Amino acid sequence: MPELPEVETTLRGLAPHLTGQRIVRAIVREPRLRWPVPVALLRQLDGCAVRAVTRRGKYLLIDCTQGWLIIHLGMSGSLRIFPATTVCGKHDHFDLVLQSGNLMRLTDPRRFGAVLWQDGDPGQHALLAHLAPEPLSAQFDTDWLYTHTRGRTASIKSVLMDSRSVVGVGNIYANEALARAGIRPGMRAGRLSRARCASLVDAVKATLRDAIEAGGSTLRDFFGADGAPGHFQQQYRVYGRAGLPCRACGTPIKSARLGQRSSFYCPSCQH
DNA sequence: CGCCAGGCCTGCACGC
DNA sequence: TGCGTGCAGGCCTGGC
Repeated sequence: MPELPEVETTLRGLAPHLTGQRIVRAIVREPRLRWPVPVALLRQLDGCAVRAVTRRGKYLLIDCTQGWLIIHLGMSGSLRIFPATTVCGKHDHFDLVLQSGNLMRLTDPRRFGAVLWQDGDPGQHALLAHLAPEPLSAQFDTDWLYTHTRGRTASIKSVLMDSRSVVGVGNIYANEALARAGIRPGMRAGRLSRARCASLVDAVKATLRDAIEAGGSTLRDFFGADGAPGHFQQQYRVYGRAGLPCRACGTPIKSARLGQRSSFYCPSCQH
């Protein structure tokens, strides 16, 4: 589910409820997520104040004064705010009970998500230390992508989805950004001209901005922190549209497997 | 029943 | 020898 726009939507929904709040208690019901939840370490959350909520790639970072809570939503995770009395369901693995009378709840059927703890700078965590620039930052620009792709024989789509190239771009938004830039997913990254790198950088930024604006994509189980679904899926150019007409030229959208992932493109608009 | 799904880490075989 | 690369497997549940 969650790529950068969904994580950003979650962040924006959570921040007003968390910032400045005191944590009454952290409850771990199921520690078996992508990595074991460090239950003992999380006890120090009790009584902590949340100073800020930020994001790095698809990781949500909660500054809890004593340290940082790092949360990843995996494929099927979502974080929502509920009244503290809300009954919990089968896949509700983690709660932060807040002094406001609310709680922040992690629900994740597939359990590919993660709840981690980091003393000090979360950027030093092994999972975050080698991440590429943020796609919406000035560091992700034509120079970066052009330099980064020289000599690469891998497909541009797999490069876009590699967090050492740029963070936050998963299968949906890689397909969508390539469609927007008129580039085929299977194009060898090293063969992209500087001009095409420039348009791809623009396309990645524009796609992510539009998706954030739409509250992300809700295919099945993504909901923002307030429970509202996203609606960016209504604007998809290619993702999940195999056989349907290209919105620009009417040619049927093609699908192909690339690096174990479904890829979609317009054979007429993308080269 | 088998296959598919928005993530991402690890490890392997291959070719240059 | 070493690297980049693609691929398989693993972690899971649920929907079609």
